[in-house]
Amino acid sequence: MSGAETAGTKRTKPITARDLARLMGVSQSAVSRAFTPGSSISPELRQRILRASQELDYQPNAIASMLSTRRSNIAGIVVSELHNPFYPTLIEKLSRSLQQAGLQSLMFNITRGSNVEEQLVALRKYNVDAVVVISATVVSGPSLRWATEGRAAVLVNRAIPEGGITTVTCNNVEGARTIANHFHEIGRHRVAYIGGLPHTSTNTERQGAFIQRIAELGMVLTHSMSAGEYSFEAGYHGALELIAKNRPDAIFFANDILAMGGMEALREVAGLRIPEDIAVAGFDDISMGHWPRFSLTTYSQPVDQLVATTVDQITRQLANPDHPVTTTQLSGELFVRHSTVAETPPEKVPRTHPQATKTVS
Amino acid sequence: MSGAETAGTKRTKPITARDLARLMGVSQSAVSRAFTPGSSISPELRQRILRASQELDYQPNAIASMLSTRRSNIAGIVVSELHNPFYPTLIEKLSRSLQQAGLQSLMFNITRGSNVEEQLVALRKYNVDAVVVISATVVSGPSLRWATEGRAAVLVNRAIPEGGITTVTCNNVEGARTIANHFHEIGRHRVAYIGGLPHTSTNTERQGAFIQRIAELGMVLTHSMSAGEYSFEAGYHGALELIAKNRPDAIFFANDILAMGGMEALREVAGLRIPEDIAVAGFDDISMGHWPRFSLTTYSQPVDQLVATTVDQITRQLANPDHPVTTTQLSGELFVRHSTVAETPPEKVPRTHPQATKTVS
DNA sequence: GTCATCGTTGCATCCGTATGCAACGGTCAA
DNA sequence: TTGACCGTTGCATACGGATGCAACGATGAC
Repeated sequence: MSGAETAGTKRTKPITARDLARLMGVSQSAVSRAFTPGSSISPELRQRILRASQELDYQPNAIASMLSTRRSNIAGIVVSELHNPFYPTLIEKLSRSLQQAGLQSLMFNITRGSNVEEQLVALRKYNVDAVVVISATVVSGPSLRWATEGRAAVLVNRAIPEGGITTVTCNNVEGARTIANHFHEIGRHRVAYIGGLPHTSTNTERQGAFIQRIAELGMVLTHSMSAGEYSFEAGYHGALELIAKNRPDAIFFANDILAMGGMEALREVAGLRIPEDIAVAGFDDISMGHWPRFSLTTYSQPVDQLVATTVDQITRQLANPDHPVTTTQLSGELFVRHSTVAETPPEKVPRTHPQATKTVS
Repeated sequence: MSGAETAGTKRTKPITARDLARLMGVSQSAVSRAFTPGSSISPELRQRILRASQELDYQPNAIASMLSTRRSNIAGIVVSELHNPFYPTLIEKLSRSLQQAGLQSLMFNITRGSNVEEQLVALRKYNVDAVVVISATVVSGPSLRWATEGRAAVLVNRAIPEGGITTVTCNNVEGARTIANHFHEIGRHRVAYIGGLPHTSTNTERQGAFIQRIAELGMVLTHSMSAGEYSFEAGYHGALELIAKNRPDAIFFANDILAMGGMEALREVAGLRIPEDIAVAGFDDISMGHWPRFSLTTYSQPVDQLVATTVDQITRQLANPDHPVTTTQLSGELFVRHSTVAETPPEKVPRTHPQATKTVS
């Protein structure tokens, strides 16, 4: 590497619309209009200007347009649980989809190390047009209202009790009931539930629906507990704790990563065979669940639809300030694999996406 | 949920510095200065203004400051491989760290579905102050130069042949040699290499160094191949392909996720015992590698230091436009686990971070 | 030929903050 | 008492584009 190079920070001032206009002998407004679809300008002049822009490497300054139009074309994505593999996938698809809708994604990480308030303040300062919250955790309802006030906002995979914010989730109730039914169908009787973060809507909905359906089916709920968070380690220790108390013949974990941790503990520490001694099911259908070692029966989250609906809602809200608050629940699908049924054909890697159920309140 | 609510898009125009100034009977510049550390204003007036801002919920408009100062305080993070668990971790820490340095992260996803050129154009349009590229893939050198021209830029975990951009990587050569040494120490003789994306610096460096060290140690390289990408599935099929040709007694996978896929294939399909029949090592030290099932021997990436160095370089470049291009290589550490040594104490979950080696060219 | 109309262009101004410069009041030394 | 000097404040303008409005030329109808 040659020694004396310098980093590229010395910013050679970029060419502006005025510069271009002067060079071409037209007005600055003409340049602006050339870049604004549907504005009053002749095709010829527009072409001339666009061509010149190419040559002179001119690009409208997005910051300046933001100031003028009061539109940032930026969507803030509030995230907290990047360690759960479900989220990176979701975020990736979401940000791509937002991009196609003309919105760049500004990420706001809410983690133990970071200051929540500061993050929310930043959301407002940066004047994001839209906010997508993908965060099972700590943002309180009121803070959220304040941060999203006056802009498009969607809560994904989470609801807040206060309501008032558009929500897109998968159908946790249906999912949990489906798992319960499945346990019933494969002849299990004594079942348990292991949840993640206690006070989140995902957890309470799945837990409540599961327990209720278990009762309806006349099965025994040996235990229902919370592992504390959504992680492999939590699932691992949760399963050990559970198994120390009693021995169910099936466990429903609130999500896949918990289930995977649980499976390891059940096999390696408790010495149980899955599914012969104990059946295990999860929720999400993350790609790791397909791995041969786990081959995890699970209720899928329709990620593509979650994303599509979210972006759709954002778009509508941006187009129409009076767009009503909606609540969308999307159905997933049960994928039966080795962790509940031994004779499942191996190495099947399904990737379909089910149809939606939509409710507008 | 109550029916007729409307989404929060109707933007009530926020109060501006001028409004506040008028209300208080001071000048707009005073308000501006109250929010600018180190500017010429008396402590009393500043306090008065800050207090009033609180009450009236005034906040400086970041967009407008950007326009004035020509500083966006935004760092663009160019990402491509979110499916490799190593990256979410890295990104999370990076964005938090950048935040502490006063930079918000704007994410630019480069994936199969997205248009690279468009993304790079956006980097310039949004006037990001800094660019961090964490992408093993497809951005060509020249495009990168163009996109980062005139701003702070760092390439993380990747080098480009052309040079000219500050680079922060872990010491791939040292890591690969360390793995080779380890194989030698545990008495293996016939070893193989399985890489990920062929034409990336991480792959070529690890491969080259490994092969060379193997030769130096007088061991046999049975095979060296590329699995095509860095994924579980690629590792899985790569291992099968490899094992069909010949039977090494140790395999070095270019990263952990590949190694984990490989382990599954070796055990479940080939019926081999790990490490008795075949030892397996990876690279990165992702948390999944600690899982009992894998307990993967690996050379760690010093994530915290990668992040710290990256942010440090960014900061310096921003402070001094003539800051030279640097190349930093950070040492990781070998973690020996079950996948190479059976009698390793179980359930050890190490989380130390090694010291650095720094080279400035 | 005259005038209304339409499409196109430029002019002027605004978006909200930052900042150089001048003005102002007070302090202190001569 | 006067003048130099410093800290503080306001004024005016710049940042780069967007846009309402007026001006202008061309067209067509009467």
